[in-house]
Amino acid sequence: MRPMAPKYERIATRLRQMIRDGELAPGQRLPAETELAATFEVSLPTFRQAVKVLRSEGLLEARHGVGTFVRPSRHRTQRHNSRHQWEKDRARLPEEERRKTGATEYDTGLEINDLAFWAKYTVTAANSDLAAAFKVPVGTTLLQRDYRTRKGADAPFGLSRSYLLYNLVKTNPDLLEDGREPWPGGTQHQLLTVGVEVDAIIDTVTARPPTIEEQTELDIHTGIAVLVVRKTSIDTTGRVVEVADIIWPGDRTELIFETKLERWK
Amino acid sequence: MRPMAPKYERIATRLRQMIRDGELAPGQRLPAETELAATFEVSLPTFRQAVKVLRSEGLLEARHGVGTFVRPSRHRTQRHNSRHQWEKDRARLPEEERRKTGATEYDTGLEINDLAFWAKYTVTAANSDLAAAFKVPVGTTLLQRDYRTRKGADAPFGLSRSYLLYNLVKTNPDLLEDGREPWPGGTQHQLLTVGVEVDAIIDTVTARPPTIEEQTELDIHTGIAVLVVRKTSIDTTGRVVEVADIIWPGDRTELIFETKLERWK
DNA sequence: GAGTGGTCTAGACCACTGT
DNA sequence: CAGTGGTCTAGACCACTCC
Repeated sequence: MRPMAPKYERIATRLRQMIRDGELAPGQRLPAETELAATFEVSLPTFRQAVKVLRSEGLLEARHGVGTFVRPSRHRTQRHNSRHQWEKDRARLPEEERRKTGATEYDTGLEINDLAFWAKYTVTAANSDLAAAFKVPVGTTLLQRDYRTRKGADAPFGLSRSYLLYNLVKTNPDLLEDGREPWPGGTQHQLLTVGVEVDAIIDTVTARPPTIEEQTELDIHTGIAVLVVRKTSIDTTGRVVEVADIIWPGDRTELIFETKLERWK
Repeated sequence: MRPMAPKYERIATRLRQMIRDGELAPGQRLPAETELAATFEVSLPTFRQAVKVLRSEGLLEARHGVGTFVRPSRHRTQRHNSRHQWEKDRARLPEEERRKTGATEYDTGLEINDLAFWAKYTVTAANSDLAAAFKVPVGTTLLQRDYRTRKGADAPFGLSRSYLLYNLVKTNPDLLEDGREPWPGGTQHQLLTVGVEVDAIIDTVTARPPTIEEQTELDIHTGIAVLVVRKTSIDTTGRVVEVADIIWPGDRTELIFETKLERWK
């Protein structure tokens, strides 16, 4: 005979069903935990354990001092890989054109004036991971650039950390100052100023639970996953010219990759 | 003054540091919870709460009746989008060639005989989500195909559910029987038998916590995220010919997308 | 059978939010 | 201030794994 599922699982299953059937509507507040614990005839900690399960599945959201709510499905930011070509094309436009719009606006459809931007540059040495990504010796000098873009006081759309080869970009001193960000035309234009044409971009996607820092920065709760993208840019000579690690909140982001196939015959 | 972090957070922070510093090595077993609770001078439930935090971050793994272990970083299966072109090319090879290898071997490097395969076909009607994906009316008849591929008794690499337009594939009755799986040459060859050439594939990637079913099927523990890929295949006439939803364990999978850019001048 | 983690209880007190 | 969820305790019993 099959062993009985634990009480908190059974309660979670019932709540899950009520949410999926629309019996509990998105945004709706649940009765107080003490009350529901009594309804389901379990102790308060046991009922809270059931709630925890559904929170980690992203179905419920608890607000301290207010109540527990059915989580409305959230608006997703889309990021399409055609963006890479768009960024490349933009890099050769006249400055006034480049100044008009940035990559985040392209992703979100928001106006450039709605967005707050923050950038910080640091000089660092390649660890083994980055050395392998750039195919250079460990300890090679890199320019590390951290970015945050957010709408007003909202949490940022994603956390971005980009690396460039210091020896490559130092020929244009403007590229070493974070005060010049946001740079009209973005990284591809920055690379163009030192004679680099990007030929291909490789995005490597994984998912994992967020670290504590990422939870606070992105304003996500425990149990929501993050998408981790390592973007590697390769120039026309086959050299790796940029490596960027980008963290997106998994519940608010949709990455879209289109692959065109060669025609038959 | 900054409010004090809760006890379980402070313990989690200390354990996290010990793991990152290598003081607790990957794979190492921790002392019993009762013992550690005494060491940290907290009650057992409080200490267990700290352990729960680190489990949801993927740093610890508890085995019932055995102990709690530092989670070793796991081997990742890579899936490259060049696979789509490879699958298309394979569809036109002679049958003996097609029979030699499948898509999973391409991803994992394993031999076809190491792999167990399972497929199940069902006829269903399009819900609003699928109807939108196919750009057909709600209720349109679809062929739903579920797949599992695993190595021996291990958990499957991913869960895959694919949909085809029933009216499109019914002209070849072989395509309606799951007994014919694994089909040499895969979906692209199946589509070729009804005169379809796939022109582009769109992969949409998101991440979320796994459902209970996915946890048991993929043998992943609470707190490990899953990568959700919706793969949409479009033929040379612009029609959507296949929609597939694929679930990968986030800690064992790496999706790689290469985007070639047009050359300047 | 010994030792481990998993479930469950009863109850106290704290921290946060809105009125 | 009332009502909510968050933290913490002490202790009982169960389920699993391994010797």
